[in-house]
Amino acid sequence: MIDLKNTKVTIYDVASEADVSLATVSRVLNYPEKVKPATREKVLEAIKHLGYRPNAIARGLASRKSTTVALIVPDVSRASVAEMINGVLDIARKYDYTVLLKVTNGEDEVEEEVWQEVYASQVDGILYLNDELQEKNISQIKASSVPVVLCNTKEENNLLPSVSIDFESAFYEATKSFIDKGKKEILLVSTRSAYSVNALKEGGYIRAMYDAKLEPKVIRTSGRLVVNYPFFQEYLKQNSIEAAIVVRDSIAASMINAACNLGINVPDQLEIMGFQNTKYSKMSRPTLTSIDNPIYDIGAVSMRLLTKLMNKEPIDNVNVILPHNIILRNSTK
Amino acid sequence: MIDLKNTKVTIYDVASEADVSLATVSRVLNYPEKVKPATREKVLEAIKHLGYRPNAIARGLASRKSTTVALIVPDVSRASVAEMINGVLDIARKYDYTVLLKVTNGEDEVEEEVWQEVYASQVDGILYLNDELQEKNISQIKASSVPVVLCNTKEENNLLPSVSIDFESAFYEATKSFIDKGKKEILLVSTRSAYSVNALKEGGYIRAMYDAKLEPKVIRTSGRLVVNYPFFQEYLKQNSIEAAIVVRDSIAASMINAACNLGINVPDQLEIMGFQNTKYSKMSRPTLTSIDNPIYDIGAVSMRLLTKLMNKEPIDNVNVILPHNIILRNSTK
DNA sequence: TTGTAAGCGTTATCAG
DNA sequence: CTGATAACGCTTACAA
Repeated sequence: MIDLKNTKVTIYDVASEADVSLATVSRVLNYPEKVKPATREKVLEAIKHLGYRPNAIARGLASRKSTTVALIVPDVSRASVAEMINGVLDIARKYDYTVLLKVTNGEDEVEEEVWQEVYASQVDGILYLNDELQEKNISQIKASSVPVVLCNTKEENNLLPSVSIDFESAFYEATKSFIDKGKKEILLVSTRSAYSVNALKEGGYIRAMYDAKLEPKVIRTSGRLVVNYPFFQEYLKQNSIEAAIVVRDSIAASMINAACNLGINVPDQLEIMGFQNTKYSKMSRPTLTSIDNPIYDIGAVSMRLLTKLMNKEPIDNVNVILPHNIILRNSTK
Repeated sequence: MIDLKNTKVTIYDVASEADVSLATVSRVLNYPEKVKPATREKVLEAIKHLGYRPNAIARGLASRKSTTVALIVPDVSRASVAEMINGVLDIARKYDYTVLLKVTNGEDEVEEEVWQEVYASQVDGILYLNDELQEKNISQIKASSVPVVLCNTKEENNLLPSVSIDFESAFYEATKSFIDKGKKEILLVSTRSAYSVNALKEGGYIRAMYDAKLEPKVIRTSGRLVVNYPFFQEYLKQNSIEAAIVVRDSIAASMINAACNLGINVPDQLEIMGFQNTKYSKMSRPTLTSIDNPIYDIGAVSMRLLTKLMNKEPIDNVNVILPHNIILRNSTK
C-alpha cells in the first residue's frame, strides 16, 4: 500500500506503476477487452494499489460526454416529486450517471436561467418535470441539443419523449366507478387550469359524466392548505355532493378533514377519492382511496428511457404509458 | 445575430469575433476589473452576440474547481429531507454552485461507493445528511480532502462543521411543557437507537423527567406506517398515558390515528406532540402540535457555511445552532 | 496489443 | 493592460 488517501493520483501514476503507457490504462478502463489479460491484470493491480479514480471532469472534457444528466423540477418538497427523484437516482446510479438537481420554483425567469446553466454544465440529457407545460417550454425542448424526457407529463401530440400514466382514462375510470355505484352528484376538485395534466384529468372526468348523461361539476382550489381548507369548509356547507375526485392526495386529505369537522361522514355521506397514492393517503383518517400513479417507476423508467436516447439506441415508442389502478381504502365504500 | 443556438461556440470564437486573445476573454469572464473598459465592452458584446456560455467542464479542469457540491442524503422522499433540499438549492444557485444529488438508502455499501463517486466528480464540497452518524462516517469525513458540512445532525464533540438545532434543549423544553401542565405519565416515542440525534432527543427528555422526579418511559417503533400503526393500537390498549412526545411528525400522526380509532380523545385524554413541524402536522386531525425544526433554513445555512469553507473564509463558529420553537396546535391543550 | 501524440475548452503564468 | 503558451487529466486516432 502506497497511498490510499486523496493525494490526487492520475492516470500517469498508474501507467508508470504498471509500466505501461497511459493509453493502455485508459483502455483497460474503457475497453478492457481490447487489452491483453496479462497487462490488464497488471494495470488493475496498480489502480487498486494506488487507489486511483479517474477524474470525471478530465474524462468529460476529453470524451465530450459528462455522463451527467440534469433533473429539472418545479419544487422538491412535493411528495410526488421526491418519490420520483428516488426512482431517477436509483436507475442513474445503475447506469453510472450523475444527477444534477435543479429547481425552477415554477418561475419563468428561473426556468430560463436553469436551462442555460444546464447546457453550460454539458449534461448529456435532461429529465424535465413540469405539470404546467406551455408552448414556450415545448419549443425550448424541441430545440435542445441533448435529449429531454418529460416525466409524469406528456405533450399532447406525442412530439416529445415522455413517461406517464394515461391521465384521461384514469379519471374516466375513477368517475365511472362512482357512477356505477349510482352516484349522481360527483364533483371534480382541480387546481389552476394552467396545469396541463389537469386538463387531461378533467377531460376523463367530463367524458365519463357525459357518457352517463350527468352534469359535470369542476371546482378549483389551491394546493396550499391555508387556502383550500377554508375553501372546503365553505363549499361543503353550501353544497351537497355525494362523491368527489380530487387531483392531488394532499388536497383530498384536506377535504376529508373539512368534511369530518363539519360532521359530514366520510364515506357514508360523502365518498372521496384522491390521486397519486402518496403517503398522505395512508395517513388520513379515514384512509384515502386513491388513484395510484406509479411515481417511483415513472422516475425510474424516465431515466432508463433517457439513457437509451443518449446512447442513440433504437426505441420503438418514446411515449411510455405506465399502468395505473385505483387503491381502495376507507374514504369510499 | 449570428447563431443563438447550441452549435458549440468556444472562447476562441469570441476572441476572434472581438479581435482579442482568448486570454483576454477569459479575463473579462473571471477578473473583469483587470481589463480596460473599452475592450471589456467589446468582448461582452461578442459574447452576447454569439450566445457564448463557458464550458463548465473545461473550466473545471483548468481551474481545478468544479463549483459543484454533492448533497448526500439517505432518502429523498422523507418530507424533512425534501424541504431541506429546497434550502440548499436556493442558496447554491445564489452562489452559482451546481448541486449533485446522491442517495445512500441508508446502506453501508452504497454509502461507501457514493463517497468514491463524489470524489471522482471533483466536487468542491459536500453536504452530508445522515441522522445515523456512526464512528466510521466520522472518520471518513475527517479524512475528506474537501470540506464537509453536516446538515440537521451534529457530531457530539463539535469536531465537524454542522448546522442543526439544539435537539437536547428542544426535547427538554417540550417535556417540561407537559410537566408544567401537571402531566405525570409522559411518554417518549422514539425509533431505532442507532439514530444518533435520537440519543440527543432522548437525553433532553430524560433530563427533564429526572429534574421533575418523574420516571422516563421511552418506547421505540418504526417509521413505517404498517409497523407503527398496529404497534400504537396495541400499546394504547394496554397502557394509559397522559402525554406523548414523538420524534417524527409522521409517526405522531399515526399515533393520533390509532388513538382516535380506539376512541381515545386527543387532546382531552392524551396530548401528543410531534417533531419537525412538517406538512403532516397541519394535515392530521386534530392538527398536531410540533417542535419546529427550521429545516429549510438548515439546508440554506448549511450551503452557505459550505461556501465559506470552500473559499477558506475565516469562520467564527463552524457549529451553527439554529433556534427552534414549539408550534401549538390542537393535539395539545 | 500497445505506444505516441494531438486534442478537449478553459485558466493561469509569464513576458511584453 | 494584453498576448503567448503551458498546463489540467483524460480519450482517441494513428502508428508501430
